[in-house]
Amino acid sequence: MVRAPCCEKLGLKKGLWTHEEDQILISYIQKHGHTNWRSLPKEAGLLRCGKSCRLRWINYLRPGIKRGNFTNDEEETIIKMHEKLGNRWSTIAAKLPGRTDNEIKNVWYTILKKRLLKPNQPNSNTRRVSKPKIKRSDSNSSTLTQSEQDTSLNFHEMKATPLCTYFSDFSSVTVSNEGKNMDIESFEIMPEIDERFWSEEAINSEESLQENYGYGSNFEDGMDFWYDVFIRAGESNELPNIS
DNA sequence: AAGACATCCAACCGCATGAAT
DNA sequence: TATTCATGCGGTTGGATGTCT
Repeated sequence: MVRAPCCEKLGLKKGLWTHEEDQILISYIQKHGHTNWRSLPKEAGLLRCGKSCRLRWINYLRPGIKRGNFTNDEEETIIKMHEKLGNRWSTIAAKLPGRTDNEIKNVWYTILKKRLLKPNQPNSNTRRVSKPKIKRSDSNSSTLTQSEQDTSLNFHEMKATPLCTYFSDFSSVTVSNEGKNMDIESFEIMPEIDERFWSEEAINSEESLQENYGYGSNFEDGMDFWYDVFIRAGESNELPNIS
């Protein structure tokens, strides 16, 4: 028996996902769900294999994904669970809402394992700070000026991540300017994102999004809106005036 | 300033497993 | 029961970016 390849090799794209591809995948799944990953890319018009689409959705695009550094608690949980379970990343990920097995695996190999080998190694909260990566393939990122990039590291980290992630990140992100941080949660204009945001009803109802969250009539509008908010907040270090 | 090296992480690959036929 | 298919998981890699010299 010859197993069928998981995807057609010819003509399919590999490598990093572009913002446009993310948009296509997100909007397709919002409309049709993901009952069949194999047929999804064809139906959505993506030159990717189903496996690649699934991975992108699971690890970066699906609602509720957390980005950014792991907290001490999260790191401790990973260490403890790894002691018990070994490399069962998906099981460990299940204990850390919003974190993916892939991310946990990366964190383990890049930080925690080293720290366990060298107990005096600082934890992730004090590890060296580097500028977040801005994907060259992300056309939106490339339009940022240097001053915009310097204005808010955390914002640009979000900028380098997909649309859906922006929204889930907003609940925890800080905007920094000249060493001062403003926790976005302190913005009164920032509606708290809860499970209603990601419910089928909400996703299928633009009115619901507008009514409950003020995100405009669609996700694009919403992203543009919050993009402006962050840029203005970063520049002025004050609460933005939302009209 | 530039090249070499190190680090990080997104994405790929192959295999295992369970469901469907 | 055998075969095929779809999905999930863990290991690995490629390349972008940061740091060092």
